Parts: sequence; C-alpha cells; structure tokens
Amino acid sequence: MSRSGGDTDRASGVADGATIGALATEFDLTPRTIRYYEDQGLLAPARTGAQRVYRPEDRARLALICRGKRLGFTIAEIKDFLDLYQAGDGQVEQMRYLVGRGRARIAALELQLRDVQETLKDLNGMVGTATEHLRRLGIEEGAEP
Amino acid sequence: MSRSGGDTDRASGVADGATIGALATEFDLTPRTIRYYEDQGLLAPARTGAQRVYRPEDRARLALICRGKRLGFTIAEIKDFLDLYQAGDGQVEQMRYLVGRGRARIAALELQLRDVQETLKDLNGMVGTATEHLRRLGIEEGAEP
DNA sequence: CCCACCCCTTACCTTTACGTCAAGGTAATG
DNA sequence: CATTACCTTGACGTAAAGGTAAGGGGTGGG
Repeated sequence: MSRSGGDTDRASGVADGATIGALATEFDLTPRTIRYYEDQGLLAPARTGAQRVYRPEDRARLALICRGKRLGFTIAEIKDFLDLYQAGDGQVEQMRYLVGRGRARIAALELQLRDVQETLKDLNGMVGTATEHLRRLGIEEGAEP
Repeated sequence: MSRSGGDTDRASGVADGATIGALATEFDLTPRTIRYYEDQGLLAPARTGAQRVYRPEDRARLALICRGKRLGFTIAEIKDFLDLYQAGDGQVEQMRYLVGRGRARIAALELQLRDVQETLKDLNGMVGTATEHLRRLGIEEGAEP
C-alpha cells in the first residue's frame, strides 16, 4: 500500500527488468549460477550502476541455456549454440560455419533422440514386468521414494 | 599361422572373454575409463589371475553404460539403473523401490525427449533460414569444420 | 637374453560447474 | 540512524569423470 510507482517489491525499482534474485527464483537457479553464466559469456545483462538488470531477451537466453543444460550440453557448447541464434550480422563465412555446427548438433540430437526412445522402451518394459511380478505376488502398489 | 588354439592375438589366451584393451577399442573408450567404471561398481569382470576377462554379459552392461552416458546420466545414476536390470532376487520391498525409481527416470526421460524434439525443431528452423539466406546470396555450400 | 607390448595398481592432476564464505555497497523501512 | 534484505566482486572449495605418470609383471619373438 502507498508505493510510488513500482509493484513487486524492493529492488524492482530497476526501471523495468528483473533482478538476479527474481530471475534465479523464476528459473530455479541460484544467483551464483546466473553470474557464472555471465562469466562464461552466455549472458550480458544491462546494469543500473553495478546492479544487473535482466530484460526479456536475457530471460529468453536463460531459458535456452536451461534447456541446453537439461540436454547435457556443456556451458561452452551452449555458448556456441546461443551464438547461432544471434548470427544475423551478415558475415557469410562465419554463417556457413555456424550452419555446419548446427547440422552437426542436429545429428547428435537425433542420435540422442533415438537413445532416449530406446531407453524409454527398455525402462517401460522393465517396470511393466516388475509391476506385474509384484501384482502376481498379491502386493498392492504404494510408491515410496 | 601355426598357432595352437587362439585366434585374435596375444593376450587373448584368456580362454574366452575379451581383454580390457579389446573392449576399450570396441567401445571407443580407454582402458582407464573401463577400470574406472569397475571402481565405481558398474562392472565386475572375471579374472584370470590379475587380468580382467570380459564376457558377453560385461559387454552388454558396458553398452548400457555408454548409452546412459550419452543420455547425460551420472555414473552413480547409471549404477542404480544397472541394478534395475539384475533385480530378480525376489526382494519385494527393494523391487517396489526400484519400480519407483524406474518410473521417475521415465518421467525425466520423457521431459528430455520433449526438450530434444523442441531443440531439433528450433535448430532445423535456424539452419533452414540460414541456408536459404546463404542461397539467396548466391553462395554454394561447402562444409568446413 | 632382451625388447616390445600388453596388462596391473596406486596416486596425483585436471576440467567443469557450480557452492560457499568473505567483505562490502545500497535502498527502503522502523 | 540502524536494520534488513538484496545486490556486488573475489577467492577458495568440491564432486564427477576421467587423464597421466610411476612402478611392476608376464609373454612371445628376434
């Protein structure tokens, strides 16, 4: 009640973008992790004085970073990957190079896709068998971690 | 020519199974890596004296290990995973636990599957755009690493 | 016999991706 | 003005997954 113009909380007085803490919460990371990504050149947020200000574009990049991580890419690989996205400068040679990298990555991902599907099949089979096995022993299901 | 009973080479005199070097070559790993997996309890090959002897079962396990690695699992996770495969002892409680773990892993993999598919879509789009862009500039394709 | 080649173990080194203090700045609030 | 809560940089710690070196054994071939 009775706040000048902001809305979310303290530290959101940074004009428009989010703070590192907010972003961390949003993406379920720690601020440390986000700063680390910046160190590695994956992010380059604006600043208000010393304080980082994350705008929508940064949030988009971070989302891509997280996906990359879930897919098992290294930070360095994700950096390359991100560079693909912003390649629109017109540097033809570099672009051809990036297209090549993109194709290679696609091939790797397609392999991974098959791996995942195969593993899922195996696991489903195993769990099915085991569950049935248990059922035959007349035991009810009760999932415990 | 003129060998008693073996066939492949020296050190294959280990009756039937493969040596660590052969296995390493076969799976494109180093012997060090295979020994490391053994250290971590993922493999337990037979021995002829001090020398490890890898039988087909070990090869199968190693194949699963490699797939797990390609999927981004940690060694410890792969160990749990492998334990799923040989769970047939009848320990019901343990089996229920393992079924739970298996289900969790399936959920994680399904998420990963969607991630991979989404990323593939994005990448294909990007490469397509970039390629077309290049084509418009009248440049032929020549993939250089 | 000695060399080459493969095997063994032990032990320390490296890289990646953060976690964990430490020490200090800044802005709203009581 | 002091507190509180968030932010900053910097430096050190650590777990995972091996690499690499050191030291030793066995076997077969010239």
